[in-house]
Amino acid sequence: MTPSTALISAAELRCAQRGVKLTERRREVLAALIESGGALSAYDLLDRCNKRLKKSMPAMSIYRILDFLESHSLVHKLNSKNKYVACAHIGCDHQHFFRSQFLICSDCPTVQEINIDSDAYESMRKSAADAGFSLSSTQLEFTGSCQQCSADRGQHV
Amino acid sequence: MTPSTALISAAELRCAQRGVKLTERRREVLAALIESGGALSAYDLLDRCNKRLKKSMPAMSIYRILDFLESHSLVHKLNSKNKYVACAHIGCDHQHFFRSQFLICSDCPTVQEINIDSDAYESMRKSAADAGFSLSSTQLEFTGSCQQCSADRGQHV
DNA sequence: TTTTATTTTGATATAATATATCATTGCCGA
DNA sequence: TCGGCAATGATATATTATATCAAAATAAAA
Repeated sequence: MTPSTALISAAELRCAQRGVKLTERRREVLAALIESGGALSAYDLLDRCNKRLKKSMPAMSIYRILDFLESHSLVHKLNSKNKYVACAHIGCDHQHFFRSQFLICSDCPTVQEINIDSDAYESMRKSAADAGFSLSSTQLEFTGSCQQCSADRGQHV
Repeated sequence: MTPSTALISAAELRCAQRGVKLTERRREVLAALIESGGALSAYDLLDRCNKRLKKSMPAMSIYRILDFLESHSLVHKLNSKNKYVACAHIGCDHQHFFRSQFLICSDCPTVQEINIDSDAYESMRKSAADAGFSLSSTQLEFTGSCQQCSADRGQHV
């Protein structure tokens, strides 16, 4: 039993609730991404899947499957890196209620997904509204330095 | 005198202050981007430049020049669209003091750059810090619907 | 159960975005 | 004017992503 099994079950459930299918291919891709523990490019993910499996799949499939997984909030795309991460809330039942704030380390592959402070979001929504915009996006990306890398850098100074 | 002249002068000044050169090519690229009035892909921008000019330049140059312009905050890259926009504050003297929040319309080419509310930024910085991250990025991208498109959509309902 | 749709996947081609590398040009100071 | 450095040109190629049509699998209808 791989570490991703419980999450895959949760994903399965979520799909069932939404009336869509988590097919074998989709499950494989999601599992590979979860088990990688971080953000991967589409082609990296493809390689990993094709190594784990007997029957390899074409690049097109990864993109289709990532689209599917994204549309059901099982995966998120990090636009600033053109990489994909498993949603940190697959196992949660709270309906992905909060908006995501991704903390992307510029010095290592670490990516953390936290919830946006709702007051902060509200005030950004409001400034957008003042400019005539109604927001639909739910995802913010920040780059910076993770704890480990900050510490490392501190030592070298 | 094109509409971009004043902004180009400001950019010139900024570069001089920083001890770097706004060469002719760089000026041409920046002017073309400003005059487009919106966000362009690197290759779109290349085409526009090459049409305006006698001597055309290779794709590589655009990327190099965009890197330069970005590094001096004259241009920003919209990661969620892989497009580039002229900074809205080229003409300002306030040192690009605030952090940018880009409002990107998903239905038309409109992009607006506003300042992030500093309290909102501070609270996001704080939640990042709680997770061990120190932020370095200064740019947020939101997608949504601009005033015009919201209105248009309202009518069709 | 056979047939008919519909969804998913495969296969292939190609577009769009971006970087690597080496050669050439032009500029500026010694 | 020469030597060095920064900028650009030229070319190749890597990376990311989409378009399209065919085949297979799954579900729905008859």
